[in-house]
Amino acid sequence: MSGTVERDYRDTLNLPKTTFPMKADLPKREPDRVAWWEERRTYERRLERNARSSPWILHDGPPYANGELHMGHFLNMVLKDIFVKIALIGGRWAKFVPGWDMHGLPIELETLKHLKIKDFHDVDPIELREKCKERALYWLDRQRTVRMRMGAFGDWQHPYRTIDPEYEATIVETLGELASKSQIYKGLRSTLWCIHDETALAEAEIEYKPRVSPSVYVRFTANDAQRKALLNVILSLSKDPEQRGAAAPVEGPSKVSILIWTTTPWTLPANAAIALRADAEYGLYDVGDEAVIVAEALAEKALGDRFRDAQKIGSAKGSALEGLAVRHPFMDRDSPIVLADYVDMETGTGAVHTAPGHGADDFETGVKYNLPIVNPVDSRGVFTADAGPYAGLHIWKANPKIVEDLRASGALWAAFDFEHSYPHCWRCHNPVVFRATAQWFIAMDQNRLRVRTIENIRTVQWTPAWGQERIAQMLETHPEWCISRQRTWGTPIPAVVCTACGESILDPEVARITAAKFRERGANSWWIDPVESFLPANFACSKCRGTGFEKEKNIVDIWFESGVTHLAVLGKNGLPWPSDLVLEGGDQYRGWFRSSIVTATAVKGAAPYRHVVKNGWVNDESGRPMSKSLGTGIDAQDAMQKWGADVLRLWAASVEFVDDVRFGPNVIEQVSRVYRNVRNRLRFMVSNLGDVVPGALIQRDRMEPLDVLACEQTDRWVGRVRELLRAYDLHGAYLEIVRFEGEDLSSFYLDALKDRLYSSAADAPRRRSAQSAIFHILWQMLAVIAPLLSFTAEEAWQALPQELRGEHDSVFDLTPETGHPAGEESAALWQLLKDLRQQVAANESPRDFETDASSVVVPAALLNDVTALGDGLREALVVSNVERVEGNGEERRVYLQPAKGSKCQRCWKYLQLGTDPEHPSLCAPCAAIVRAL
RNA sequence: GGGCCAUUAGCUCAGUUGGUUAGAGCGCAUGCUUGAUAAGCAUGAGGUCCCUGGUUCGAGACCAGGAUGGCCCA
Repeated sequence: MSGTVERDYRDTLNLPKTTFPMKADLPKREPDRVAWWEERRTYERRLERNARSSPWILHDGPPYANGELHMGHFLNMVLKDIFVKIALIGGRWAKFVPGWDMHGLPIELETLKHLKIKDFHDVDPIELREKCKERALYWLDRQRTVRMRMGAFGDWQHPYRTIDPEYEATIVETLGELASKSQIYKGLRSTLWCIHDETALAEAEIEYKPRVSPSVYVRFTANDAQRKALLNVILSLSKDPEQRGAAAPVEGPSKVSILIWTTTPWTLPANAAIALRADAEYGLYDVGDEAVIVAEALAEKALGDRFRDAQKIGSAKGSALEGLAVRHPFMDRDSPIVLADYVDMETGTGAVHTAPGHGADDFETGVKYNLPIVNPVDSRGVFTADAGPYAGLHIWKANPKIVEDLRASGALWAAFDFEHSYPHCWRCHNPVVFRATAQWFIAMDQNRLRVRTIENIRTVQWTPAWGQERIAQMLETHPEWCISRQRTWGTPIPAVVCTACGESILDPEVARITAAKFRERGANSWWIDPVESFLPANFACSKCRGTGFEKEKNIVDIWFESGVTHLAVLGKNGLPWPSDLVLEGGDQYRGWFRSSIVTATAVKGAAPYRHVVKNGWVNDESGRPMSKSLGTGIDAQDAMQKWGADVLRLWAASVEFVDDVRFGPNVIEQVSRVYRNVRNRLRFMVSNLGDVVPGALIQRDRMEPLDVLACEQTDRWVGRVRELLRAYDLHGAYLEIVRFEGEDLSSFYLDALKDRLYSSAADAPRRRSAQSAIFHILWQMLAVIAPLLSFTAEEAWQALPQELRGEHDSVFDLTPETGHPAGEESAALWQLLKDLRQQVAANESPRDFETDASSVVVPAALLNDVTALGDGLREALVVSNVERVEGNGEERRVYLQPAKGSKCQRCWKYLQLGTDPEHPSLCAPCAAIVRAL
């Protein structure tokens, strides 16, 4: 070639060309796309198109309209959106109605703080409610903007809101319906109570935190008669079981006490009994000047320093002591000995101070033994006159005082500080107490509600599977559901009180009238309108026939409000009941998953959802929970501003969302790289379709064999991914997507296609075949990834020529095609080609066509298929020549010819050059193409 | 204190019913390419499968106990 002038043939090639930028610039571009989808009503139009197919409904568990959305919200909300879009793009009528939980204490507290009001009793309830509403609407609007920014589709202009008159009416109607089924009652119960917020709380509103409490061992000393009775049992039993009940022994200690242990000295004024364990052994220990009774298993721990010198002089089972009594250390009454199976032998003395007014277990015991339910603490935590010497004191201030008094009177055995986990109000974070008060409850065991709910759990599919056990446990082992709250920002419980006899009545008819009024005027009417306007004609007290009533001032627990979303939203406006899917964080087993299925079972007798999927917690990069107070929380809006929604959406798929997941800059940096890979591969496909018009597309049956093969693998892959997604295995789908576009497309098929795409004549059938295959693959791939990478998929689709997009205005107008998925043979051939290509690339230069002589082996079984590929084999191996040598036996060798020719300056293959004197540095085909230009 | 979950390469994760030398992607190192170029291709290094016992011819997988982290409950 010496002497010939090198000519640059670059501009005679069909090199990729596109407006689709390599750099994503997501934070900048995504907001415009959100607006674009809104303007074009992309979601609504696809819904309309799908209207004739069956609905698929993901029912939104309402986030609380208070505060900014964090990455935990982001994960949950994006997952919801992904599954909605999968159904939508799969042709289902996947209407998503977002909702918000807008009543409740957190908003009320925030509003009071905002208004600088210390005591909510000082403000007019209607005024406070108006301010709360403003606050809740502000947060709804803010959160809605962020949810839309995530790229999520939904009926954003018509969300359901628990403050809507219609919704409030549903709540009250449901209460009425439950009342008509005797499923609600008012009762005196020991309830978790927040003395700071002055309201009862449900279990779901409690968080456990460490707290230091005074740990005290207190003597409950027997009087003379009591002492004799105790000694009679303990000493005679220990000497001779036969002689139980014989005459009192002459000898014995002069002072006998039962030691109790408590970490809440302030509950001592309410003590009504001492509980022992029936089957535990209790010893009488002589410590010199007195004797004390404690469980033998705990004696060493409980007696402390004095255990060494103590002498056990008798013992008895707890059951033998039932019915005996000792004196209360400072109240003028006895404390009888009772039995309870919750008495444990791990801590304390085995003798449990029992105050029925201040504990759930204690309350049960109180009812069982008919003990007085003493509740000497008011709603603010101040002792009432019933507390004797402590009346007027706040319980936390009373604690040290009671300890001092016990010490002074000699009743105190020991006292020290004790750190333990203690229930706190989840909103104000103050420690809570148990108080026996009259509250409204859902009767879980009335009409077998608990059992029926558990039965309904089995009709639901749970992901992960153990979720079923989890929620069943939640229902089995938990007490009645307290649904009344003594606050202002909520939906009233439409109960009335008879002024004559004080009876509280929750009447179904009153509820119906109230619901109608709420529907028309909202729940404020409960505070405004006279009681008569809520009563049916001739309404009389069911107990005393009185006709004078007052409205009760309780509102309903927000868990009850959100527990009826399925009644307020589903079964109307074309939405079926039950929903196909609900998807929330694992904390909702005790929350919304539970409240929903309880109300659904009570009202409809069935589960409100078909499938429950739980998502994990979002922790930081070291696996610690993100927390606002520690400053490790990350705001969803900030994260999108920084990394873009699509990268974060890809993150949601890159982690196993069912488990707890990690999030942070390093994790995102890694996902970003995967994102760039995906983006570039889409870009490559788009950039090679710039000159294609629909008429130039080639049907599959007329494509090159290699292209047919690629289309078949793609269709098979689409089927695989959709199967994974049907099982909500998003992470599995992610791995499959990344694997396919890397292993099958980028490093194999697309790489092999470059020669044909670049160096053929622009309109050569072989090139059009490649482009047609790419268009098919791109279509399928976009239809698969649009639910996940919504912004990027749309961007890629819009970068295609308008004629190619045709009527499919948006990527969300696509549907993955069933196509003609590869059968086993096709898949085997494809795999063989990939293997051969890898061998060639590994042994020879990884690029170009300059292969030296070597050979690869084709199994005889596939030889015909390989033959049928024609030039496709050479293309797949990215070499200049192949020569098939029919050998013998099971395996046939395909020899790769030595690069005999020279490098063609246009197509870079090693071929015979110079057949065209005008283009001496070109091979014959290239020369012909250049001539024709 | 109880229940449940997790623990495999620096990171995110695969590892069917126990069965060769434990895999992928990203990152890292090296090479190729400069016609996907802030891209593409190839090669390589990198592991006490949380620990300790047990069952078994054989354990990352099964059993028991423990550790660490998480969620829920008391």
